[in-house]
Amino acid sequence: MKSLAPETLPRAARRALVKLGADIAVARKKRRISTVSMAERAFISRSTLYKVEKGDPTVSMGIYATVLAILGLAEGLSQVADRINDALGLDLDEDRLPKKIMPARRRGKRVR
Amino acid sequence: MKSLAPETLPRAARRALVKLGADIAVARKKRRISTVSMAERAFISRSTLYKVEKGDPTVSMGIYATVLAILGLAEGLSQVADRINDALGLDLDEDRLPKKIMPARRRGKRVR
DNA sequence: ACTTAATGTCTTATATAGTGGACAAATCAT
DNA sequence: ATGATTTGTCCACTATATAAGACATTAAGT
Repeated sequence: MKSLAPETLPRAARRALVKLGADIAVARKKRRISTVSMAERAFISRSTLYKVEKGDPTVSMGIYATVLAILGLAEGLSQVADRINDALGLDLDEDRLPKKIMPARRRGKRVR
Repeated sequence: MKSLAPETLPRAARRALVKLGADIAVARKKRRISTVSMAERAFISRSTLYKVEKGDPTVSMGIYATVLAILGLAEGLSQVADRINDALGLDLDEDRLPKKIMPARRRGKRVR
């Protein structure tokens, strides 16, 4: 992630990541897996696992996903955006969604 | 992510990511946000957003989190590992969890 | 049917993520 | 209490992600 500007990361996102990292650490301990062992299984370094459990946003999604999968928590990942059918679900089914998002259509002739 | 070996990414993880990416794309369309607009809001390039919606594992978690937050789906992220309290929840509360995972304790004297 | 803008998809350059140490601090077993 | 082992944390190098741009394709509006 291009972390030149730290504030480009929304609060909600940062909070979610920190919690996720902490949860991962707890899940690992409950399964009695050491950091070294977990790092090996995920084919990553202990340093990176450390970052993951801290909720570091610069770590790749693939690594988070791998660690979660090892903990048997991959299912949760695929459900992250399942609540797309919220109040915005005005468009009944996704088949009728426009493939392209065109700019607000204006009246009259297009001037350029 | 160190993607030298593609198979280091567990199947479950890869499937979850592909679905997540697709869901993100749908959510974006439902909100009628163009890829350009979304990229701008997330302070990333369109190229990277493209990867995100493909479920590319090399993209940083921070970017995924940011996009999800923009879509109002950050909550889902923090709930990913909430089911830690599954069958393994033998250790009632996490306070009693060992801080360090020691190797299988053996009987008798430690020989080295 | 045309036009215009959006999206799919690569490629290349440069910013940065991931690793391999190293050391201190903390926890557990005895 | 002590010794062994794990974990916390930082740093510098190299592998790689991200941005920028280019081109083709496709959807939408008129």
